[in-house]
Amino acid sequence: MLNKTDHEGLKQTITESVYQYLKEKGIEIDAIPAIILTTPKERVHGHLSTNIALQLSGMVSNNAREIAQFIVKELKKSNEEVFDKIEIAGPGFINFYFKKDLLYTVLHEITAEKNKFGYSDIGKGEKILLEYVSVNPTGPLHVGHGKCAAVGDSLSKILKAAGYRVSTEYYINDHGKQMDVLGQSVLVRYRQLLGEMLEFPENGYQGDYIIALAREVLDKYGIEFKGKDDSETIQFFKSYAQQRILQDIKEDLALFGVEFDNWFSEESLFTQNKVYPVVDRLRQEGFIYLDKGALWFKSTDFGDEKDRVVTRANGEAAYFASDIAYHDDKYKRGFKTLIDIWGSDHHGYISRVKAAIQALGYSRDSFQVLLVQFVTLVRAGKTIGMSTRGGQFVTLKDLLKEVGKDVARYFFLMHSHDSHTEFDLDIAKSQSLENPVFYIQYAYARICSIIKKGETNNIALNDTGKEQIDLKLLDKKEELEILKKLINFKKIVERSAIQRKPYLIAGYLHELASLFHKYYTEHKVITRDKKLSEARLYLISSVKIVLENALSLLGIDAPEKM
RNA sequence: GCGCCUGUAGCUCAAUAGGAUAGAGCAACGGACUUCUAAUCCGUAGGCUGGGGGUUCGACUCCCUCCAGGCGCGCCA
Repeated sequence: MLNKTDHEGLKQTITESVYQYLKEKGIEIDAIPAIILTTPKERVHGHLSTNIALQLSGMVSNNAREIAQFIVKELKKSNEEVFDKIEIAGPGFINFYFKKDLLYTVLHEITAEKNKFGYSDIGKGEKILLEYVSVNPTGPLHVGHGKCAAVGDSLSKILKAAGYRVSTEYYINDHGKQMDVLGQSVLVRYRQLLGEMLEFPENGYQGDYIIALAREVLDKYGIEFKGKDDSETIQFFKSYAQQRILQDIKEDLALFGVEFDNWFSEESLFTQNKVYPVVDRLRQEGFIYLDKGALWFKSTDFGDEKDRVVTRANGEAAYFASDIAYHDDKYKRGFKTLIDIWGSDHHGYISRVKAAIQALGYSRDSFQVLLVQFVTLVRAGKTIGMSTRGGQFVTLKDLLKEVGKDVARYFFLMHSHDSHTEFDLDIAKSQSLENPVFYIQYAYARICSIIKKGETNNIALNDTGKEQIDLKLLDKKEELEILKKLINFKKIVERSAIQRKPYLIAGYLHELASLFHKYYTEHKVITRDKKLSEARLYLISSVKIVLENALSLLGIDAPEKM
């Protein structure tokens, strides 16, 4: 029996009638396809639709409409009070039309669940480790990292809302050669500031932030390191630079509203001796061989295009080795699913990590990588260059200063993460028209304004007496559209969690805001008619809650006034 | 050369696990403020979904092939 706007009951009934059909026809198949209920684009196709009969007809080679007829007959037996109409359309779609009363119940649900409306438990408490950003602490975050941060942070919120137990983590690559290069770069800048004539190392980090760090050391420690270049001095500059840069990264992320549950140091894998045992284990299981003095992992056994070095001829562990150990460690901490968010330039790295994970005995599919495509900044119609090589890039901090957190987040989240983002600074800064963030926030502010007006006119919703509101007064076309959209929210959250697509929430927000703006123009909420005003207030209060919830899944504020 | 991603309206992007008539915003044109914020709304116009084959009841979506763009192919991290 269908209950409220939850579709699980309906799916169950459909499943049963499918079995009934197969039984009567004496057909046996391995498994019936999952029942999928979609919301049709066209209103004439009902509130909900399923293509199960079409799918089945392919499998059992019977006429789809005939199957649909059987299913509908079964469904009608038990769902009379729920549906106005169940009909078969086109080649064999089954379309459901809710009774209007049922549409209204979503308002009670929203009011009761408030900021938990849209939450579900499809994740069943499964433990997921979500790792993202993980930028090397050798320089500031730039705009592209901002996109990864926005996607990761939002995804973690969405997954939590869908009932997963999510931990977020930033992996600090503080082990390899690059840290020495960093220390050396700052040291040279420091000595140059003191007037020494020194060549800047060819592979050094050239950005202005390196000079700024050198100046900082000079301010704090004076000429203490003048002319010195011993291992102790390098060590100092290395750790100083690393700590400061990491601190800046944390600050930038905090400005962006992003916080991690855990900061995981690569170095700790070595100090806790976790790297070599994993390599040994793979070796014992025959996945490692020796060639030209180096140890190679046989990733080709698992579909990678070539084998990969884990231990170099000089005995040092390659980056890949610590990464294997790191991912092994994630599983050992009890996570069932690992999601890594990487810049798309790392895509060549996926198959070797998957290979290692498989070799270690974990399921290949339990490790998922989301590749985030590049961001292009556009100003006045022209692309802004972002080469890191010359140290010329727009930092996340600069972007936040220019357009603010909410706009930056929305722009990163409004499109699919695996399509290139074109970030138009002129649109982002514009306070009107084309800026979708303001469009959405404006809808929210308008609702707040109406509610306030209602209060001054002595029309307000109090917690008691909501049952007395005459919901049947909400019979306008625009109102029914909004109700259907509200009902959809839970499904959108689930889908965006399962498919790891935060941008679905962004799209939903825009649609809901649009429906509201339309409604606002067509109908007045606060009128002389008190009953009607109350009913409409109840509706827009629900819209307000859902806007709030959706915005919070994206990490965007909902301003009461604009 | 091999591999991954992308190609949809003039521009930026959608299209819910292969579903019904491919939709939004911007830009263009024409309308709507004595009204709860016009940062809004309504209308018009705009398409051989990069090209060509295939799979099936049905393809923007899957397969093959070609074209264009991005990225990657270290005993770097």
